[in-house]
Amino acid sequence: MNAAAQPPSRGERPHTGRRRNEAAHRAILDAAMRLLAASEGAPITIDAIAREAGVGKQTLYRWWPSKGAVLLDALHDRADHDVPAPDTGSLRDDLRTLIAATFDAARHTPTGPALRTLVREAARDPHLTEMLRTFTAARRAAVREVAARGVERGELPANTDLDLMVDQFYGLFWYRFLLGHAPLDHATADRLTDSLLGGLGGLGMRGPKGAGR
Amino acid sequence: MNAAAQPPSRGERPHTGRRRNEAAHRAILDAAMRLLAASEGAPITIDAIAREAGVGKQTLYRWWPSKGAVLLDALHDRADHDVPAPDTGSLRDDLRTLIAATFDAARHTPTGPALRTLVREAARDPHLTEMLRTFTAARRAAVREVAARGVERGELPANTDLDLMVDQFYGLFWYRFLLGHAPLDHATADRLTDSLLGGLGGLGMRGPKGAGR
DNA sequence: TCTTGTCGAGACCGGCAGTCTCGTCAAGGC
DNA sequence: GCCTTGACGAGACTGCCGGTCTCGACAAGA
Repeated sequence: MNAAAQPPSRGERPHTGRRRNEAAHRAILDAAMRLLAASEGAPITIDAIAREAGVGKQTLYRWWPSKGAVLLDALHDRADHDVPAPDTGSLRDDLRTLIAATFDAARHTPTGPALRTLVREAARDPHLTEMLRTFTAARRAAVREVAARGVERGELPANTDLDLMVDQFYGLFWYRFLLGHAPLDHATADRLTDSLLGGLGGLGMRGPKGAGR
Repeated sequence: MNAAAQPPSRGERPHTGRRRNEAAHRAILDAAMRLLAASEGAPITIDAIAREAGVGKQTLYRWWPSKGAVLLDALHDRADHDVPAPDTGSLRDDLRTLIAATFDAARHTPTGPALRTLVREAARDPHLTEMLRTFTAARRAAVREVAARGVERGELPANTDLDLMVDQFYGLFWYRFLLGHAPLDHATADRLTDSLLGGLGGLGMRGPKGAGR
């Protein structure tokens, strides 16, 4: 993001003049994250971020090209990078862990509401749309990797449609996450895992082991 | 939508004065739909609708409360109300038909791009958000109805999580529809049906009967 | 012909993203 | 210790857009 860290960056002349105020930088990111997480649906204004950070608007535009860039940077900054890809040797365990962790992060961390707000902002900001697209692509790739290991181990047949599997997970997640009409709890994570792996026969047709969920 | 069709609507006094211009009404809806379907991602302005329809802005606001209402009305107007709920007696057939019809409508009718634009608009319009919420709820209920009939006929166990099943379908649909990173073709519809019903064992583990898809 | 209410046109307001300017202040060079 | 450089906070300003208000013209009934 901060491509302008060395403004002209031309040649060898050492930097002169007042240095960048790191405190202001942090204050902006923190303020943006605070507003992202707190604003329940309401849009976020540049002036609000600047005011919340105790900073002039120009300082903000000196280091970021647009509002969307600030918001995305704030999210990435605090983005715990939760939900790493587990590798226990069991696809079922890996997948269940991954799904449950994703659900938990959405429900119990400030990243959840922030991401919801960011998606709304992205609807009007082509720049942000593109960044969100690569973000989701990276997440899909990570899950696909886990599933591909399952195929290598023979836990899934070689002709499995991994892309469909991944999209069924993230599709359900985003659908419920954004609409909020149905829960994203552990019971759902378990049932979804079973459905995707299909080992016990899909959404119904489960033995007593999975029936109590 | 047109709650103001009889402006004051108070008492018995018959309508006097110039009557509503139906041609203008149609021109507005048509213009809105045209713009909705054509604007690839770009937002739609009220002035653009009025200009496209050859109409004053005030005429527009006389009959609709907001921009979102016009857009939604335009979509509902042309909304073929495609994708009715089939009832052939076979859950697998019904579901596959439903899913394929939904995919087709998104790909091959002007409703597709229009809906995409509408979702983007809804991100900034609470009114429209709410309307879209009830819209999706109705669609979910229709699919759930089809699945419930399958349970009654014993094609699915009684403890099946119908809500999860429905959301897996619409989740995948919206996810791919809005991101556009993967196809929504008939092959996908078939595989998704098999996965949801799980009769052949989920995404992989299918016998030769379903393997050719 | 008079009243009523719609019509197209366009001025206007308020909010917001992004730019520009200004006086101030810190870091380094001399 | 002074001077240049560039970041800083503050806020005026522009342009765009959703929505409102006003105006003269016009149509339908009384």
